[in-house]
Amino acid sequence: MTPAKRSRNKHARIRSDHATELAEDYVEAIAAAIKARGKCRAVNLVDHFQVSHVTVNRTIGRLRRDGYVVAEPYGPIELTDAGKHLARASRRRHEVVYRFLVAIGVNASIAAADSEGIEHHVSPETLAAMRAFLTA
Amino acid sequence: MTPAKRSRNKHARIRSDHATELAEDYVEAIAAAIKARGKCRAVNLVDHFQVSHVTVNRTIGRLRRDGYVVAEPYGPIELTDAGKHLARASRRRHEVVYRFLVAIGVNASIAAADSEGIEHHVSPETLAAMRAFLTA
DNA sequence: CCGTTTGTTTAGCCTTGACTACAATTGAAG
DNA sequence: CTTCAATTGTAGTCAAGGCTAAACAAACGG
Repeated sequence: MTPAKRSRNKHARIRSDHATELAEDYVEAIAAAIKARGKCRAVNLVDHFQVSHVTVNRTIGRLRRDGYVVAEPYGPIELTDAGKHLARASRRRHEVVYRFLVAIGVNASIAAADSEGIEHHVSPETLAAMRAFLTA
Repeated sequence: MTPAKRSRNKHARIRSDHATELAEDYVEAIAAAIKARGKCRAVNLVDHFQVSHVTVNRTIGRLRRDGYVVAEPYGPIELTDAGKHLARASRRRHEVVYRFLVAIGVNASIAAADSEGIEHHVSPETLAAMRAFLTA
């Protein structure tokens, strides 16, 4: 089958992938900041994502609304159990994609950049194929 | 922040990838419809992307504004030279990603779905690595 | 040639994710 | 203990990409 031939829900899946990918990137970055510095402040995310502090603030608000983070006003940002779970899953998938790209000969810094975008669109089946390739 | 500085940051690159990926998907689909039926009507894109006809109409308006398509009111949708060029580049990249996923053992229908999301985040370097893998 | 069906456009609304400008809070230095 | 710089929060704006409802155009079947 050619890529041009599409199933019914394919594009709908991509749209829903987009809706969750920012959340995944954020919880992953929050978990990394907590691991590195003991806690995560909004300013760390401003540096990481290179967006304004207002954008970070509003995004954190959505994550709080959706049950991924807990944060008191002017306080540090913490992850709920759901947030920790999502962060862990996202980080693992991210690492597989990164190591896979390196394994097929992509330069490390390019692999780091591409894996950021690719990881959110990799199905469990494709991730399994990448894992199999790495362990072969 | 300057656009030049932005483009050096990987998250900024992902955001700009998102801005162009709908355009790429649309011109690719328009080119496919023209090849298959001789012309492309809005209703073909409604079927293809599974969105409302209004969304298609507004997206086509953006593509027209950005110089990718030409369309008379109530007439068929045609591609400009820029649109044809983008469609061709997008289709080629899409095919490489699709065939690459199949080559590493991903089921054809899953590869078709995943390649839709992945293709927009694959840098020229990573695409070259996929091509090299396919010809090896 | 008239009406119905099919296809397209317009009007208006929503959420996300971005921004600037300004207000408020915190914490650290003096 | 007060002031000041850094940080965080609030108000208001914008474009993209979704939606429904309803008007408008074109193409047929009778």
